[in-house]
Amino acid sequence: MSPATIRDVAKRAGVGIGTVSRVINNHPSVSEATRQAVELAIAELSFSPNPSARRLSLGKTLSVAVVAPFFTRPAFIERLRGVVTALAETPYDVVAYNVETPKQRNRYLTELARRDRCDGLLIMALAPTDEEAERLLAGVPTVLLDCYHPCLSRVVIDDVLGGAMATRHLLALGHTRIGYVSDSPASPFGFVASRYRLQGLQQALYEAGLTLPAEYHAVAAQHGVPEAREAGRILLSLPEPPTAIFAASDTQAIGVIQAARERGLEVPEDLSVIGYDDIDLAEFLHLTTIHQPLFASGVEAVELLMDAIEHPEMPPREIRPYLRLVTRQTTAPVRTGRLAGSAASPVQVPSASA
Amino acid sequence: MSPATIRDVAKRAGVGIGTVSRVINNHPSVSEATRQAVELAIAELSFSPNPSARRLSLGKTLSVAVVAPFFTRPAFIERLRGVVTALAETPYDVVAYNVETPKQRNRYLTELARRDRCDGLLIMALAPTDEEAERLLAGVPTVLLDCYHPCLSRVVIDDVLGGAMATRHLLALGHTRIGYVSDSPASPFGFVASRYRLQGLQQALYEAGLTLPAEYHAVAAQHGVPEAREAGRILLSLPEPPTAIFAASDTQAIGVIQAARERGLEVPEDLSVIGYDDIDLAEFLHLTTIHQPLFASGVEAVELLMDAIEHPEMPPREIRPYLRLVTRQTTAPVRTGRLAGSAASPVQVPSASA
DNA sequence: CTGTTAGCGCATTCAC
DNA sequence: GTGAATGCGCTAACAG
Repeated sequence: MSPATIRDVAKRAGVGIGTVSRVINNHPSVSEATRQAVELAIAELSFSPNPSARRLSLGKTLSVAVVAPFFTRPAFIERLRGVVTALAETPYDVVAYNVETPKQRNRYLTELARRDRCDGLLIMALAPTDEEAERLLAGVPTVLLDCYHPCLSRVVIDDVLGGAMATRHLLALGHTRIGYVSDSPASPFGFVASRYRLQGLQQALYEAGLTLPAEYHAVAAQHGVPEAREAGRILLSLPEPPTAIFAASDTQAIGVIQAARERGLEVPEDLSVIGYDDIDLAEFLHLTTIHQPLFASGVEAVELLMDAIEHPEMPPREIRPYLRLVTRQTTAPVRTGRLAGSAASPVQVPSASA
Repeated sequence: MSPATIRDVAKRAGVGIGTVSRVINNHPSVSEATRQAVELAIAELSFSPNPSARRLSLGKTLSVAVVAPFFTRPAFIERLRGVVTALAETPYDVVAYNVETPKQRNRYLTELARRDRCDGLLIMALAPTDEEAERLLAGVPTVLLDCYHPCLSRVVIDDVLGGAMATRHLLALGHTRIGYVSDSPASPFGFVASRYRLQGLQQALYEAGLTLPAEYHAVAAQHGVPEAREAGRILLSLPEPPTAIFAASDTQAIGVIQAARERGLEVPEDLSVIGYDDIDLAEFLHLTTIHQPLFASGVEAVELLMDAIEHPEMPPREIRPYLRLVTRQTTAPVRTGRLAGSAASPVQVPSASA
């Protein structure tokens, strides 16, 4: 037995379908008496307007598309949580498009750029090309989260600043031999965060009269603990290894710490390590890191999007969430003649089993 | 400029709209010549059928709703990944409904039980009541993932068995004083896994001629590391504390390990700890646990759902993913006069900072 | 093979 | 205030 239609309700309430439509949409010009009659009929038939019909009639999809490589990094999940939570407060359905391959990325970024597919588009961690941005701009209100294009509204942190903040912390601790571990600056999806963080590192180094030797930048084959461990090994087996390592993400910092332990190095006594993101695990592992408001940035992206939907002609806006250095127990003053001053307890990270 | 419609294409190609519809839907009875003409027009206008109109006309929503408390536990995310990946292979959109409050739970479970809302419904970790199940059964093809109702198709592990497996492992190591840490058996969402796991524990104990003393079951106020740590403290401060603790989830096992370290107890030398789920973190922490195929179970749930959509009259089916004991380094033979035999290296979990 | 027509269920004009 | 008519864009059934 299929659901009741607006016509069934009209017949039962003894009114026209126009009237039923009016009470559904809280239109003011309906007498109290008929409104009650209609509402009774609605309740009796447990009627609920057919969303597909509404969408077609309204010319709106009542949904926003969220496209992202959701499951590649813990930080994405936390941002997504903010997005979904904020969207639940709106009348829009959340349609999720997970991208795991470049092909999917390209497909979604072009196919979803139409008003008849969604009322708004939220793109996470996938910077559009100029061509894509143009199509998006002409097609559907769009907000970028954790990525950047000058023509589109976005919520994106200042990764150059973050990289500099991490580096300055290490410099302040007296470190001058600072290494950098990151994934490839040329990822298939166009992730650029690690490149900007590197820029920040170099900038801070420059301000201190230092430079980053080429061999101090180890590129992991891919984002993940084991790959970062390998990169860490390379850095630590240098003739003159760094005394501190900045990892482009917390996940990679963990790999670096494992590499240190393999060589019998204590963190932070023998090696300082700083990460980036402040994922849940970071607190648990007492990892010094750059905190960014993940959940909140998802919420803000939704606010930007609602704005863009309501005022389609507004110029793009940018929100830059604040970054914060979180000093925990994986960084310490560089070891000189005597032992490091602060008595941070040794950090315990399980060594790799493989 | 709004997107082209089927009528625009028809005019441009010099055919009727019926013909255009036929080529769109790969209907066989179209001559090659006209097909090509139509396809040309489609390309020139970059036409794409309006999904809302299609849905209304077809009487299908072309989407499946996924309702779950997505972000409460790491294991859910991994299952979700399987669900989304499998759904990407189908013609259905994925509409996500996150539940964070009982009110949301109730609302979604009733509102989504209609054919005009979705073509299929996937419910994760939220066992429906009998009343809800009935409505679901009458309303829309539904599959349960990680929860149970006899009237609905489901993918659900045998938690009683899993609890027994964990317990038998500890028994085999010679432990007889076995504690249990879990969250409340009466969660607001109706999570029942920890209750079944407890049943399995009791059953295995019974088979060994033992019983679980009431004080050996510590209930955490809520699911999370700190709460489980508190529960662990209670167990370990007993006059005769357990020599092994079974935690209802890996997350909780971590809390227990922290509690042990606080008291200066070595894991596994002084205390064996076993978890449940085998989340990513478990391998990293060398946690002995009960593995369940999280990703695969999401995929299987989707297969069940596609089946249910295609064959609405089929009786409910059940898939029980296999469980597997993963022995790592947090369990060891019970300490007797001499030291434990196996030379597992001590497990290193950071102690709580707070 | 192909053009035309009749809905799909609702919102939104219009007249009344 | 309210009922009836028109159209949203498409699919499917029907004639030709």
